[in-house]
Amino acid sequence: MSTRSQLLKGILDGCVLVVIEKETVYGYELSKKLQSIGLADVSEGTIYPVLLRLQKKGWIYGEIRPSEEGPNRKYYTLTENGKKALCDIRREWSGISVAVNTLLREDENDECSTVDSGK
Amino acid sequence: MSTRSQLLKGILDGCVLVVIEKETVYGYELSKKLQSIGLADVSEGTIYPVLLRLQKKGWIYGEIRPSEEGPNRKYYTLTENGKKALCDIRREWSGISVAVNTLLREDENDECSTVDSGK
DNA sequence: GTCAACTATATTGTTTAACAAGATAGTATA
DNA sequence: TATACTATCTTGTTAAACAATATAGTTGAC
Repeated sequence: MSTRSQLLKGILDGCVLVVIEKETVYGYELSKKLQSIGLADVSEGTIYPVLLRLQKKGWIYGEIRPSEEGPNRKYYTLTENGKKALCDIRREWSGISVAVNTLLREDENDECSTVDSGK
Repeated sequence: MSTRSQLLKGILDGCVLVVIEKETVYGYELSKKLQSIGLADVSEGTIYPVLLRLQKKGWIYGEIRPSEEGPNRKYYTLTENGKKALCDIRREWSGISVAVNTLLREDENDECSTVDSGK
């Protein structure tokens, strides 16, 4: 499993909430969107459990609407509680993000130059 | 469980490696250090499993030294592989950090003003 | 008409990580 | 001898990411 997958943990919920805050989206669309934003491997197996979890928490709610070009879609919208939760997550993230960036960036050792295509 | 705990996932390893890179430390000390830096609840139950895991991966190695004021301490040092791993983590982190910050910061809605001491 | 490809949602099972709780033990001091 | 602090380690619980798979509607090729 990639390191990225682990790094994602806990941030994914926030990312999903943000996207839904901006516009009502359905799961499949959301998955593609997050991928294009830079959260690489956020596929269906990841996104649907997240959506169900957030719904169970009462942070979003789903609404099934027919599509003219495929199976029904389930569009999600942020609830009031969801907005509050997103605020909390933003705050938590910014705290941790600052702390970690400060730590990781202290470039006493700048010898990371060994960028050898390795994957 | 706190949101913070989930946000931490996957970043902790990097933080631990960075601290060890800068100086040889022992677990108990490391735990206090991370707490003071802003990673709040990184207690012994968290730090020792992390250290064992990193050692198993060959990224750090431990060396027991007696202490004059308490039980023996196990000091950890970064290995060459550990340095490489840290570089990778730095790179991964900066990628995700940028993506998430961009997402979360688009302050169309600045209504997070409800900062009501809530914990 | 049926087959493949794409869209779309959902579930099951595996793996990994954080961390509370508690066991163990050395030192210090009251 | 009791308790407080330092220090390490382990066990068990919980949550999350995600691969794999199942299901089903639509479309177009043949």
